[in-house]
Order: sequence, then structure tokens, then C-alpha cells
Amino acid sequence: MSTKNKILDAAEVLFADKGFNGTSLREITSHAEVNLAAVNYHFGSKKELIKAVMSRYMNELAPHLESVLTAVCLDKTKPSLNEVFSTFIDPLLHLNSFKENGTSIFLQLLGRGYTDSQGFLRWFLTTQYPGVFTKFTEAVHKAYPELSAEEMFWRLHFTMGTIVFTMSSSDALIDIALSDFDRQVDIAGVIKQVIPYVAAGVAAPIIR
Amino acid sequence: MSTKNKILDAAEVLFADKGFNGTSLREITSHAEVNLAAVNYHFGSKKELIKAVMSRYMNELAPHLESVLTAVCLDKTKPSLNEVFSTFIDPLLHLNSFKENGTSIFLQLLGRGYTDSQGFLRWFLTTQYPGVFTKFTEAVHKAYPELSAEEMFWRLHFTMGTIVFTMSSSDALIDIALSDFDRQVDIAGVIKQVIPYVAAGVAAPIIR
DNA sequence: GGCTATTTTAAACGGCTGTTTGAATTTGCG
DNA sequence: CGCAAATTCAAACAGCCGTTTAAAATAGCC
Repeated sequence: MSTKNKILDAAEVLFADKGFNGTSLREITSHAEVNLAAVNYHFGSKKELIKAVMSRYMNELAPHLESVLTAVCLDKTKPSLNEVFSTFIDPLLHLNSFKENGTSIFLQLLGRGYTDSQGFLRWFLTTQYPGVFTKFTEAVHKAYPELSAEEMFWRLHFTMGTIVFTMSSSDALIDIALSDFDRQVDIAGVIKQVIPYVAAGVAAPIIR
Repeated sequence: MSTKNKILDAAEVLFADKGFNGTSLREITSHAEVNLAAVNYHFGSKKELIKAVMSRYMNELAPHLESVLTAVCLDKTKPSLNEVFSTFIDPLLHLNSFKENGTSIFLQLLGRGYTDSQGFLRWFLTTQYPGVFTKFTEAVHKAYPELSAEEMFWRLHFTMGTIVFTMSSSDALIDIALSDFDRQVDIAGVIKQVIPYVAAGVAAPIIR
């Protein structure tokens, strides 16, 4: 295992758990069992390390997402919103074979990045992976053409918020569900709960 | 204006903007134009200052929320979910007369507290203000009795996520909406957009 | 006015942060 | 092997953090 990957593996878990600002390089390098200076040697800075952690997941995920979103647009002239949002399930769960707990870690990282660092991650994702966003809004527009661009903007950001926030606190929530309902829940279970919710939210009637 | 209030006023704005961890006591005291040591003198520690900032809003908000939620349960044998969620609008907007931009600041603080500090705020709110939560779940149960306790748990947390996440990045989103759609949006406008969304999400059909 | 209690102040504390340095070590190649 | 490039390492850097201290200033009351 290369030093670079040791750092990335340790960093993504700690970043997901405690946020980017809340995780120090010393914590990362001691968990990775490498020298402190290795981060700056291999990545240049902490900010570049954060980008590298996110890129490793996005480079795996983005092609799959674009492909399933393209498919749902081609297969159906008017897909349902449930169908559109359900396309996310497979690519997201596929991250679990890419890395252990990959789905959970990635979604938590997404949540951290959205609220930490004042919008830096939003800029990073929209500029580095614009294809996913355009394909996604295209699919939603086909499913619900009456929605204006502005209403779609808000509802998609509400959706992003639901997903990202839920996942960034998913560990705590899963613990509560376990103790209150004596029900074992995993990340796939949470995803299957949230899809109908966001689909219904986006599909809400327009009030003008 | 007392030193204590100068500190609270400066702190809440900075906390809302940059998070609790992201704001230093030196930033707060220099914005408040008071001595650095004043925070520890008047509040004891940074953690106690955070509690004081949140309490000032919750003590204003909680009685109003409990009262409107009680009212909607008494007035209607079966309120709609839209009615239940709409009860939040007035108490939330009333914070604007309590303080300038009070609504926006409070909701942003809520968002920060939920993701910063690993669940500390969730503990603080549920233990210090349990009445709001029980009244709220009671109202939702009246509106949608078929929802099991476990499904309600998840959907209410999705809702919390939508609200809290949207508001914690509302400034950035409002900027985007302004530049992309040339449309002036304020916090009241966002709230009115998000109510139908979360109501429809909670009302989504149950898939078993 | 004088005395006490409260508040404000400047300075310093130890500890943690990301980053840099230069020497020691390991690696890969002719 | 021998040499050069890449990597690892311990140490130190300057800067910020929350908190504490003890003296100075202010306020309130007899």
C-alpha cells in the first residue's frame, strides 16, 4: 500500500466523521502511520488533500451517474420522478464494492463539504463534474416539465439538502433507530427510505 | 448595550456564517468591540457562549411553537400536513421582529449546530425543549396516522435536514437565485417554497 | 468621599494548527 | 556496485486557539 493511499484512506474516514476543519493533519498521519510531512510532500497542502479525497470518489461515481441518467432519458419519454431518483441507487451502492462503507463515507463527505468551507465544494463539483448536473436536471425536467427553472432550482437544492444532511448524520440516526425501534438499519435502508420522500417533495404541486 | 449582549449579537452572526468551530473568540470580541477575556468572564467558556446564543432564540421561539402546534391539534380533528408545517411560518418570521434577520440567523445556527459538534446541539434541543418535539410529532400523527413511528422518525429527520441544510447555505443559494433568475428572494420566500416540498415529502405514499 | 464589588484590560500561558527545512534513508536504474 | 532521484524522517517554524492571571478601571452604595 502506497503512502499516498494510506493517507487518502485515513483522511476520508476522519473527514467524514469530524469534518474537514475538525480533522488535523496529525490525526490523519498518525492513523495512516506515516510521517506528518508526507501530506505536504505528496499533496502539497491540506486543501489539495481534500480535493484528492473527493476526486477519488467522484471519478468513480460520475461516469456511472451520467450513464444511468442518460439511459432513463432515452428509455422513457416521460419517466416518473421516482424512476429518476431511483437511478442514483445503483451507482451509489456500487461505491461499497469500490471501498468498504464507500457509499456511507462518500455521502458523509458530501455533507461535510457542503457546510464546511463555505461553498468551496459546491464550486468544485459543479465546475469539475458539470455533466452529472446537466443530465440530472434534464431528467427531472422530462419527468415534470411544468416545473419552472427557478422552482426546479429550489427543489433540487432542497433534495440535495435532504440527502446530504441525512447522510452526514446517518451514523447517529442509525444508532437512534436501533435503540428506539430495535431495528437494524444500514445505509441502503436509509437510501430506500429517502427516495420516495424526495421524489414526492420535487413532485409537490406548484403553488402560485 | 451591555457587554454580554454585545458579545451575543456579534457571536450569533459569525456563528451562523462560519460555524461554531470556524469562529474564534478573537473574531467575536473584536467585532463586538470588547476585550477578549470578556467572553470567559461573562459566559465561562466558548461552549457556554454557544448555548447562550441558542437559548436566546429558543426561549423566544419555543412558547410560540408549542402554542400554534397545540392550536392546530385542537382546531382540526385531521389537519393536513401542509397546515401542520405552515404553523411554523409565523413563529419563525416573528423572529425578524425579535432581531434583525432573526429568522435567517436562527435557522442558520440550527444548521450549524446540527452538523458541527457531533450531535451536541441535538442533545441540547431535545433535552431542553422536549415540548416542541412531542407536540410536533403529535400534530403530524393526527395528519397522517397511517405513518408508523419508525417511518415518521425518518421522514421528520429528512424534513429537519431539508430545512436546516437549506438555511445554513441560504445566503449562497439566494445569491445564485439572484444572478441566475434575476429574482430577488428573501428568507420568507425560501420558507414558502420549502413548506410544500417537505409536506409532500412527509405525505409520500408508504412503500412496504 | 471612601470603600467594596463588579467589570475591563493587557499580557501571557500552554497547546494545537498547517507548513517548511535539511539531513537521513530507501528506491530504481545503468 | 554506484550513483541519482524519490521518499521518509525528526525537528522546528510562525501563527492561531481558548483560557487564565493579576492589575487597572469603573460602578454602586453607605
